[in-house]
Amino acid sequence: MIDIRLLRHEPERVREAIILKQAGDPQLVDRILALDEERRRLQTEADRIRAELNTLSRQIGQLFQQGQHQQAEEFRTRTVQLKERLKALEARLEEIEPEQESLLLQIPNLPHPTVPIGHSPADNRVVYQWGEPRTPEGLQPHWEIAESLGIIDFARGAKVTGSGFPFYVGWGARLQRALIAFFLDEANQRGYVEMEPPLLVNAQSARGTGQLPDKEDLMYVVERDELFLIPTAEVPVTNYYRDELLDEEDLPIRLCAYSPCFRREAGSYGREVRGLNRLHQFDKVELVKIVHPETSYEELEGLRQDAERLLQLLGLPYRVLLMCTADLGFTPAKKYDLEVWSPGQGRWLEVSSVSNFEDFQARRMNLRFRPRDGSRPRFVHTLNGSGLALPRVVAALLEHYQHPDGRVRVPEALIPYLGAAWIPAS
RNA sequence: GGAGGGGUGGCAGAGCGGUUGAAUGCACCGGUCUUGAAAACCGGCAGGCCCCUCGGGGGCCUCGUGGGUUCGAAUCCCACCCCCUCCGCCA
Repeated sequence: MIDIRLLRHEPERVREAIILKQAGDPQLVDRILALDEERRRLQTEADRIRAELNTLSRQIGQLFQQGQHQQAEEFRTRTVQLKERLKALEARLEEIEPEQESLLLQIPNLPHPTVPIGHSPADNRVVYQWGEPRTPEGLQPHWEIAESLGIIDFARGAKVTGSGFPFYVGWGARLQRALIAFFLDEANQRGYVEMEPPLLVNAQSARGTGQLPDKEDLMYVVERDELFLIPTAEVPVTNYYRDELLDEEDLPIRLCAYSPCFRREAGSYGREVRGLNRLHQFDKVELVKIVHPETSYEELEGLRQDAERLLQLLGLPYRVLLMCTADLGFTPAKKYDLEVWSPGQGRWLEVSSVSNFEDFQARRMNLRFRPRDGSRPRFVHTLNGSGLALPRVVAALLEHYQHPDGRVRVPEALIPYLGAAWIPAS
């Protein structure tokens, strides 16, 4: 959620952001401003009536105590009319306030000045590339490797649950476990405190990080208990401090968590969803930062490095994209995507998304800190990044390290976790 | 699931129909003292919203949430949520 004051004082910037992000109708701004004006007018009047009522009440109390019942009765009748007027004003306010709130929730975060302006994903900027992508010639895609190794069972997953819910079997399951432990250990070493979060959250939490109302279709809902399966650990972990007032000394807070992630991913097709490319349930280690507003862009670069390091340790070629305005998404002010090279498919796969939300989530979550000098509370900045999402890493790993004899070599850093240097052909 | 107790400012904790937006302590901020620090002492210190003749003044709302009673509610009533204790169930 953006600051209504920003919208009042610089509506042009907000309109521009909506257009640049291709996130809705810029006329929203004018509707909100009109509502805001009415709301303030009504509130001023309502406040005045309440003030008068409060004064009368106090006087009535005194009159009763002094035994001047007649005078008191007279005042009492006056409160009746005032209350009627107040009621009408309140009724209108109760219409306006939620409407304004819901409109305001539809305004996207403003892009940071360093974000390139663009019209489509093609305008994302490649800012860094690491490693030598293998050419696809003679290489198998991961789903073929996984099948011949017998380590991922897509068909039985589809039978038991549905497509996009694979079983990992034998070395496949062990590989998942090894990667999770490896990612978590690395995060711990970099100063992130490990958490194990709930996998279901309530509506308030889903709203806090921005899943509600705009991305509701993305989530599985447990209607009976009004809970949502988390699409990412970002949701529970960032909401950990929701509605709290932190001390400046507490910042920065760095957290990490492994969780399965559940995504409905309605409307996907073809090669996009082949194999491990897109699943309804997948594993991910998430990195979350809660920081002082002045340091959030340094923290963003640090977060990016922490995520990149993992791919380097795994020896997987990747590139870093700076997302342009059109592909930035609703909540972030700035975002990098890390894409790993999938040699078996000859394409890049997103394995991490590293974002600075500035105070956009903090405002929704009402998460503030008290400055050292004791002055009024300020909103924190929140960031997060995957470190990393497993399936596409597994895909890249199987394809990159496949051996002509059918086995898959295990990267050095992972050997202690997997307890083997090769995934054997079955 | 059943019975009982409870949810008050950053934290702890009083208040239980009318100068209580809330005692007290801790924390925090400013100052005195000190070579410096600690201690002691003095002062300040909840948040949000709105208005104005605006580096100052004023008003409104908020004591888990929502509703009700009343001229007036943190205080009384109802519903819901959450926490604790005991019982039940259980990985």
